[in-house]
Amino acid sequence: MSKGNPNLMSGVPELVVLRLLARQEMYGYEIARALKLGSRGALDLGEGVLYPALHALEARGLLRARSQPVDGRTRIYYALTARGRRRLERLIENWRHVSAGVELILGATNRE
Amino acid sequence: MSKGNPNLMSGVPELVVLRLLARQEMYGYEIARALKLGSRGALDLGEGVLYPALHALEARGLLRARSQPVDGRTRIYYALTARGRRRLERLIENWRHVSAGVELILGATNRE
DNA sequence: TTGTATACCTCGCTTCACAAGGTATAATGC
DNA sequence: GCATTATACCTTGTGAAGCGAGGTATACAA
Repeated sequence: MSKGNPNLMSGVPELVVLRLLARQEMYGYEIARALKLGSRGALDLGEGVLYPALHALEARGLLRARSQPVDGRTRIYYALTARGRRRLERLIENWRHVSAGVELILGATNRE
Repeated sequence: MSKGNPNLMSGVPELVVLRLLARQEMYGYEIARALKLGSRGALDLGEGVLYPALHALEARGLLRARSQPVDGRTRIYYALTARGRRRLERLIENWRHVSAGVELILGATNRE
């Protein structure tokens, strides 16, 4: 009920998508490729994750969409809004916090 | 459908719980505290996450449970099985892989 | 006797992430 | 001319997480 409590680690797709779009405007298909390449294959968002995520992000006012036909196909370019930029900062903070926590537990006082 | 395809980043609770239990046998309540302290507050699993997770892990044969009354209260101690140990290794690998991927995207070629 | 710490538990909700499938065009290969 | 691959978008259905809220019970302190 609008408690907005994010899922500890969830939201990685959102985080990385926003991060890419903070660099430059991109369209969906391009984002998918950039994500896979840029993460050396570690992050491979299927379209069933990516497109719904983009729509949700736009509906929440974190992205602005701009439709543009190219070579007969339609591309939808997305760009960060100011709110999106703030959201990204918070997500990055949260990522650092949690992943540092995980590293602490993983590294904890033993060796095998 | 038993595709067993894990959720990219999900399974952090499972990862850290198994990691703690790789060090030593612990009971639920203790795990919750150790997790919070050991991660400097970053990881704070509610009991609604922790206990069901422990039961699931036990049902999957990754943990062995041992019930022991202490001071009139009942503690249930959990320990890693061999399968649990193997599972932990895989989860750690996966964590390293994905979190490195996220870092690549976060760090990517720009500055603002 | 009221509260706090210990110690376990379950139910129900929501949000995710995902696979699978669908539409359509352009370019490439045979 | 025909099939396949790449580009580019989309939705539906499912399952599993993770989480809050709430519930039981004992011990100890105020």
